[in-house]
Amino acid sequence: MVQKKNLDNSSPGFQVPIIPRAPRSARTRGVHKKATYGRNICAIELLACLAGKLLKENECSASNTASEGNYQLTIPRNALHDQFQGKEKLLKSEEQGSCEGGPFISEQASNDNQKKDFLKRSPEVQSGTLWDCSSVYTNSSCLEKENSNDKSVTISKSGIVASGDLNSEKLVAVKDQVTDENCLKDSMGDCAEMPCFPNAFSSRQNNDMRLDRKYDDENLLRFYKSSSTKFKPHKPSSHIINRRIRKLLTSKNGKVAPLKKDSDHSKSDTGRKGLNQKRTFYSRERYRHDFLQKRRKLSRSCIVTSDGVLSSESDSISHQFGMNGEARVSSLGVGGPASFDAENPQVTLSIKSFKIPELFIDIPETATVGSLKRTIMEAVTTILGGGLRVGVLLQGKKIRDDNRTLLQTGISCKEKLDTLGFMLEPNLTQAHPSILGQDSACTLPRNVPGQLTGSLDKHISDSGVCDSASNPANLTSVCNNIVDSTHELTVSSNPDIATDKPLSESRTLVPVPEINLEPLAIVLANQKCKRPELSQRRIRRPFSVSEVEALVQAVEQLGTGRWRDVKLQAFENEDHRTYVDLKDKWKTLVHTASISPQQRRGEPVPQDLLDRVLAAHSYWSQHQSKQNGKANAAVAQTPLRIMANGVVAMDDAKANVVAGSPLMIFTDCPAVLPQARAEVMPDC
DNA sequence: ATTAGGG
DNA sequence: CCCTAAT
Repeated sequence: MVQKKNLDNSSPGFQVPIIPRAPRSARTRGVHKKATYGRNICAIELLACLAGKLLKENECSASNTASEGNYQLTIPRNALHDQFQGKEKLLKSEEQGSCEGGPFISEQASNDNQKKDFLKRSPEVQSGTLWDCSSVYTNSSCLEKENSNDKSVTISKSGIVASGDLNSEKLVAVKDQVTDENCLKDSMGDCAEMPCFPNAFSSRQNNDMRLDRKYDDENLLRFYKSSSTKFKPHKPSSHIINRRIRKLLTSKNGKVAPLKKDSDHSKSDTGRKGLNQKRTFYSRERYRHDFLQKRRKLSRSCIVTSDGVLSSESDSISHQFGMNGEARVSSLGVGGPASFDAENPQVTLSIKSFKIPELFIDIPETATVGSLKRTIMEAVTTILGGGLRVGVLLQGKKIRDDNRTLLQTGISCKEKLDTLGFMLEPNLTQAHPSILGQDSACTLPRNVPGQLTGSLDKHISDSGVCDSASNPANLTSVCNNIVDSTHELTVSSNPDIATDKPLSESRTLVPVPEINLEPLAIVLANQKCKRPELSQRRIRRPFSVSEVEALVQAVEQLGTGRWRDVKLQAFENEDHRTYVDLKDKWKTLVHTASISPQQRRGEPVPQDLLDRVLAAHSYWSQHQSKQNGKANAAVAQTPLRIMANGVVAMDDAKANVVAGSPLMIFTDCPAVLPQARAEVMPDC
C-alpha cells in the first residue's frame, strides 16, 4: 500500500506501481484526489496565452511575421518517463507539417479557393473547427458575406455561428470603420495573409503556441513567452487587456479571485452524479425564428464546453478528434525529437493548435460587428474564465485523470500510448462564477463579465467601431443543468443601445440594467456534450478472446456463483477486472451466445467459446436449481467437464464432490464442442 | 466484502 | 459498466 500512497501524490510523474494483488475492493469509490499537474497555473497561463492570441488577432494586423509569441511546454522528462515508460519516442518532433493529415482548418489556408470552400462547408466546420482565437474582424467578413444572402450569419471559420438579421447597412457602415477593410471583403482571398484567418496555426506563420513547462516546487508549470516580437499589442486599448493578461500571469495559482470562489461546485464534481460542467445560459427574450430553431436544436444536442484536444500526434487520434477540438503536440527536445539527455531530463512539447469545437452566436438584427466582437470576447472570456485544465484521453475518450483511472488505462504499456491523448478544456471546477450555475438556474452577476468587457468596449471604440450592444452588463443568463448534457450559453446584450448611441455609452464599464434589451445570444456548442468527462465511470475495456477463454474456463470449473474465486483463479493479476466485471462479462457472454452471430458486436468471440459458455451456463443453472431444491446437498464444485474429444460432460449424479475439487467425472449431458481441452481433463 | 440483478 | 439490495 505504500505504493498506493505514491499514487495519491499529485506529482505529474506518478509511478505506475507494481500492484501486488487485486485489491479486495478494486471498485472502491470515493473522492479521488485529482491529478492536478499544476492545473491552476496551467489554466491561467493558457488562458493568458489564448487571450493574448485573441487580442493579437483582433488587431487584425496584416503583419504576418513568423516570429509570433513562442511558448513552450517543457515537461520534466521524469514525468513523462514514468508514465510512458520510455516511450517518449512517440513524442516525435512535429515541427513541420504538424497539421498534415488532420482535418484541421489550419490546413485550409493554403489558397484562397480552399478558404472559400471551407466557408461553404460551414455546417460541418462549425462542429469541428480549430479554435484559433480568430478575430472578430475575420468573422465580419463572413458576416457581410452571409448577410447579403439570407441575413443569417454564419461564422464558420472559427466554429462560430451567428444568426440573426443583420442590418446590411450597418455592416457596410462598420466596414468603413474597421481598421483593416480587407477583413470585410467578401472574398476571402484578400485575407489570405491575414493573421486573423483561422489558419492562425499554419506552420507557415509559425506562430505555434508553445508552453514551456518547468518543474518547480511551487509551480509545476511555468509559462513564459520564450520569444515574442509581435505579442505586444500596438493599440492602447489592447494594453488594458494585456495588463489583465499579465495580471493573470502573475497571479499565483490562478488567483483570479472573482473567478473561483465557487468551491462548492468543484466539490460536487467529485461526485459522479454531481458533476455539472454543463451549463446553460439563455436569454429571456426571443430570437428570430430562423435561428430560434437552430438554437433550439443546438441546445438539445449539446452546447458549450469548448474543449481543445491535446493529443499525441498519432494520426489515428487526429482523425478521431477531428471534429472535436484538438491541439497537436510535438516534441521539441533539444537533443532531437525523441532523444533525451540524461542530464537534461526534459521532454519539450509544443501545442500546435488549440480549438474550441463550436461557438454559436445568435445576434439581433441591430447587432454590429462591434457587438459581435464583444460578444465573442465575452463568450470566450466566460468560458476560459475558469481557466483550462488538461484532460486525458484514451482511445478518444475522456478519462478521469486521477491516478486510479490512469493506472487502469494501462497507459504505461507501450501499446496504449498510441491511443493516449490530452486535451485542453475549460476548467469547470474552477469556472468563472458567472457560468457556474446551480442545478436549476442562476443569474449572472452583471458586473462580473463587465471587467474585461469594459476594456473591450474601449478597445472597440478606439478602433472606430461603434459598438451598439456594448453593455456587458446585460449579460444575464440562466444556467440549467439539462439532463441531456446540454451546454448552452446565451449572453444577452443590449442591441437597442446599438449603433446610434454615443460611444461614451459604449465605453461604460458599469453594468447597465437590461431594459428593452433584445438578447444577443451566444451558444457555445460542444457536439460531444455527452461526455461524462469527469465521470468516474471506468474506461471501457472489452474482454479479449483470451480473457474470455480464461473466464469460461474458470466458470466451467467454479460455477457462476463464485465470482471471487473466478477472479482469483483467472484474473488475479488483472486488476482492472473485478469479480463484478467477470460476472457481468459472463452475463453478456451468455447473452451473446444466445443470439445470432449477426447480432453480435465487438470483437467476435470464437463460437467454440460461446458454446462452452452456453454449456456451462446451462449446467450451472440447472445445478443451482437443484441445489436450491436439495437444501443441504453437497455442493458440486466442478461438475462440468470437457473431454478431450470435445464433449462437455455434466453429470449431476456424480457432481457430489468435495467442495474445492477442481475436476470431476461426468458422463451425461454431453455437449459437442469444436475443440477439446484435454489439458483440463487429467483423468479420462 | 461478495453476490445477484437490474439499469 | 454502474448501482444497489441483500447477504
